[in-house]
Amino acid sequence: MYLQISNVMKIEEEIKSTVELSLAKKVILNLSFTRNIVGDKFLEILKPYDLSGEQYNVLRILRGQKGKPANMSVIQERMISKNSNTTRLVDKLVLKEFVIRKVCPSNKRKMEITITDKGLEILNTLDPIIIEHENSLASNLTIEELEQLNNLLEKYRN
Amino acid sequence: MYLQISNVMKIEEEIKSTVELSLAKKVILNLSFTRNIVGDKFLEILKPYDLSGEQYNVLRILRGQKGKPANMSVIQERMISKNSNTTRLVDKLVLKEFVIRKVCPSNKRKMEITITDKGLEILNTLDPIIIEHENSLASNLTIEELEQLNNLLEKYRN
DNA sequence: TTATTTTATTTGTATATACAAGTGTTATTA
DNA sequence: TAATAACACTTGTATATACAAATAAAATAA
Repeated sequence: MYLQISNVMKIEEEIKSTVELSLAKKVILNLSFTRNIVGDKFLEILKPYDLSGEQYNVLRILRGQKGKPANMSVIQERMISKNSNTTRLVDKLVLKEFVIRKVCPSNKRKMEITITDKGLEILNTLDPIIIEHENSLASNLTIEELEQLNNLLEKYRN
Repeated sequence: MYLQISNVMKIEEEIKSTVELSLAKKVILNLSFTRNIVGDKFLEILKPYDLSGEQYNVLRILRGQKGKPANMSVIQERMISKNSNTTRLVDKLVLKEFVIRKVCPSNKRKMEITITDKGLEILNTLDPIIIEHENSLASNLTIEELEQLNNLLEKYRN
């Protein structure tokens, strides 16, 4: 049996805080800091494929439509960051030929966005790499802890 | 005794996911989504004071120096987002007269950044509002749950 | 039917972020 | 001591984000 010395770095060390932090503050700092670590790694993965994080997410949303087109407001409400500019984000995806955009015939105000085969292809290429990234982080916790973390995050923000 | 019906919204509902998500994926989505909720509210608080989130953080770092100036690399390493452009961020704070910046006499490569009284003042004004925001979110969890959340986030990212 | 309101999306503009390249200063070494 | 490397920070440039205003179509009301 070994004496396990924890090498987990506390948030105060990470940001080299010189002042005492309240529990409430620590949660927010931990949340932001952890998200940044995860997000930076994610961006690194996407970089060679010339996709931003939200572009990738939009492609994933469109794949989830299983062939059905999605309009701009549907994409918007399913995005993780609600503030990004969906029009310009989709512009980029159109330029890269990962999606097509056409005016909805039954309601000309709406746009119909559909993922192309090229878009599906890049997602297929990325799938195993992203899953590996997700699982590698998840492997730091047990199944129970992952569930607990999800529950705590959900409860916290509500 | 009441039957408590949970009104906590799961991440799948929040992003209206149409596909089954792995536990590992859910954690990442929950993390990003929760951070965005918290961050958006935080920005809303700062908005009337014409401060961005990282500008506020830099002021907080400088206050933590207790009068001692901090150079750019010290600020950088204590920031939550390591990628922002510290020079331009400090530029803004100098313009607003919340900090002063001067060349370090003993090493002309370095800059000495010090918070001004005006900077300390705005932090004092913001303190109770920020604490209220932090505590209001924290109140969704018990002390034990907050500690658990911190531990899980720390363990997860390491 | 025309006017008004609502809905869906786009555009403009200012600021922020990402990241590579550049500048000036100090430290090292041949 | 001159050349080179390392350090600390700044600048350039492209892209992303925030948010208000504009546009165009559809729904509703007068």
